[in-house]
Amino acid sequence: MINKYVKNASDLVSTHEATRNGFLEYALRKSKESVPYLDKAKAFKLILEQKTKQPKDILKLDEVLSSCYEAAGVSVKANKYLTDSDLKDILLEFIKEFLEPSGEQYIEELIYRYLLTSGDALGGRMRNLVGSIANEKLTRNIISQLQVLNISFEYYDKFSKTWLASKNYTIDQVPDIRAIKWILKSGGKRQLIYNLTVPIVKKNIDLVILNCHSEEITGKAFKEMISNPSNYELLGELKGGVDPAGADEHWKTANTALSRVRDNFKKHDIDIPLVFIGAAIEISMSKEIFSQYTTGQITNCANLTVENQLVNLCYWLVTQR
Amino acid sequence: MINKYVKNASDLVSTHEATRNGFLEYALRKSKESVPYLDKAKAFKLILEQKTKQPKDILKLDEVLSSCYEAAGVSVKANKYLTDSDLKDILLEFIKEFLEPSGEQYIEELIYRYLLTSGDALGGRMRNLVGSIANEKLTRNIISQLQVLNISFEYYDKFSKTWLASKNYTIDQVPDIRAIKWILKSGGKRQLIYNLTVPIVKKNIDLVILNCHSEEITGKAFKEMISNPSNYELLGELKGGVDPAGADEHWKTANTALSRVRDNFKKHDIDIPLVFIGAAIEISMSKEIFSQYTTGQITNCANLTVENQLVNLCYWLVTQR
DNA sequence: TAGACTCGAGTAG
DNA sequence: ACTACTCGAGTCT
Repeated sequence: MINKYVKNASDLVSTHEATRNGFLEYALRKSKESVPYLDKAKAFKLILEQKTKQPKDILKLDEVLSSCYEAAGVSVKANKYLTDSDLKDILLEFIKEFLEPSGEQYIEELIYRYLLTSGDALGGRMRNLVGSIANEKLTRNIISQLQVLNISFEYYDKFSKTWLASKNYTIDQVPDIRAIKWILKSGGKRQLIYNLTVPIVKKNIDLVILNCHSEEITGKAFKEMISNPSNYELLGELKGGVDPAGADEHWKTANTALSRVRDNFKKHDIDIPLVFIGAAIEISMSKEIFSQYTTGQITNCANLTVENQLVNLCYWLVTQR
Repeated sequence: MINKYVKNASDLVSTHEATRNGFLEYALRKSKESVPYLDKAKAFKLILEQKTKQPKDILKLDEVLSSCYEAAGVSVKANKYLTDSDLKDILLEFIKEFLEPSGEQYIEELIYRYLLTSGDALGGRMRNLVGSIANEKLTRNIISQLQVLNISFEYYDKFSKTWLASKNYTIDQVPDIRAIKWILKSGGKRQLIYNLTVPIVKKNIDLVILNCHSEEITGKAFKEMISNPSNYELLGELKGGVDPAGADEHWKTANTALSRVRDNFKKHDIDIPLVFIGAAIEISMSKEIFSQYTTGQITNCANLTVENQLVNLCYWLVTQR
């Protein structure tokens, strides 16, 4: 019972207010993220107006053919699995079924359908963004702890692929931080890495803390380091989504992910400490999480939207042992 | 090793061809499902043209206010968590940030943004549809088995909420079938129900087979019947999605769901038979599934896109014991 | 009716 | 290249 703000299962449950805040922030952000999608649609429309006089003219527009596929309902993901011949057939069917019946309005029909597909794409992008924002929230809290405890640290910038000293840190760099390393008062080394593929489980783990440092976080030497289970201090799952309807769904996923880590480290006779941090926690799953916490299957847990729990967990992450 | 077409983990893996077929069917269906979303957008546009002269006029349009919220990026789901005041603020911000800067084009901007949100909604609808279609595929295969084996059955129509005799069955009723009941040659009763909330686990299970019949599948008597763990013959998870990228994600979910069933029946000293049926099975997860199959943690499994495996599993579902 | 189901739109290691 | 991560858009019980 390490986290003193998690005394009961119900402490973990997200409040309605937290959920509301999440959806509110989401809506505002989505409006902003829409802009490039709209710009693309408008540019696409202009090309269609200039270069086509009738639906079947789009078949000749090589430059915007992939946009036409999107209009026909093919996502970028689906596109990969279809052959050129499949795509051509879809497009022919699309022209015949939906564009030609629209008569003069075929460009409007095409653009409207393009926007439908774009909306789904935007939704996908937003989901990734929510995940990144959760990472960033955790990063800010961890760095705050390091600063408060006056522990100097280095952070790894994912673009320059270099470690920077804590004195260079500013809050606008948070999105680019892939890893953080520091040294405990006791002399122990710590290195936190996000979204690392852990060879022991052959899966990506949201949050990994190693008990050793490395200059690179790619390459052969690093690969060797992370292949040794005794170099791991802790692993964790972080779920930043706020939707209550997704809460149990994603906890089930996290639960299997954590089980895989536990089982695979156990093969090396290691009881690896695990944590779960989630923003959407409902009553029923809170009981399962708390039960795992009580029995030690997970070592710590927190609701990402409960300040005290998060701060306490970060303090512990930074200082443990 | 009940399913004679599942001899190795690799037998479970989905082929590229199956994935392609899935995405192809998906794209064609999506084009058709788009129509009502486009119609709504066009109707919305007409109202805006008739009743507004400038962006802030939309605030007075009570009839289409919820459509305006959607245009501002608020999904129906998000809407539920926001207060009227939140929504009003979002709309004001939306007008100021995105509609007013568009000048004369504010209606186009509004409709384009409405379509983006609609596209995400359509995506959600499509995901549900894929799930239903998988259910229907299973239903058709089960009924075919019953017919081939000359076992008379009754099927429960979810709208009329009544049981109909097998002689009334036609293939176009498949989408409305919630349950099927039949009697084994040995005299044993069987009743299959989809998406049943099982009191023993307090969760919905995709596929449930009981060893007893009931007149209703709601109400007190039925509730009592399904509260008795010894009335269960088998439970299963069915995953109809074809996307390889979602395969492991959804298997992790299914795995926790199956574990919950197993653990909760175990509390009543029952080793309940479990099955997993999935359309998107990748190599790594196929090994986990096959391993569970070998050790008896699951009793049967099949790839929904592999005809032999599915038929064999349905034969077994229909005739077991 | 609150709760938990459907699955793929993106992304990145 | 390949695998598996992000999470909420719907739906139904």
